[in-house]
Amino acid sequence: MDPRSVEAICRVVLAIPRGEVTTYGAVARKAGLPGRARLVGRILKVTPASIGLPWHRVLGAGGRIVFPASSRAFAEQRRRLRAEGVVVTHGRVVRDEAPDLDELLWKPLNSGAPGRHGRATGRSRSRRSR
DNA sequence: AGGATGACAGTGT
DNA sequence: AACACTGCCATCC
Repeated sequence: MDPRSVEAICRVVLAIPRGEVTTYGAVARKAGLPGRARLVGRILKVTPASIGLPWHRVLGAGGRIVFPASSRAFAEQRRRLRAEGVVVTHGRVVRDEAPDLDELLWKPLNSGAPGRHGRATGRSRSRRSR
């Protein structure tokens, strides 16, 4: 396996801030290896824990924990994430911010009254904690 | 050598 | 939302 890829991927994973998460695909892209999500998973698997990679901050597409819900790894990842304040529900990480397009486009303009314009998605307050 | 298997993802139905 | 299919490619039989 190309050690350059390994290094690139490890660096990206190391750079994930505490309390934040990303996905295999995103890591691959940032490492300059688009389409190599599988490789990311492989690296995380074979890399010794002693290296101290924050592997738990890497999720499957859609913020899903990829391990079987009954597995040890699943429980461990969920535990670590919650320990960092990440909200996990039904094996997924709750998307904290849904920065939709119009919000991104408008925010800089009306800096006086940010957000707050009838965007009631309703989903925000329902915190089913399982 | 060739098929199966993954810590995955994107698209189509 | 759930499945099927395809792309990806390093490893392991």
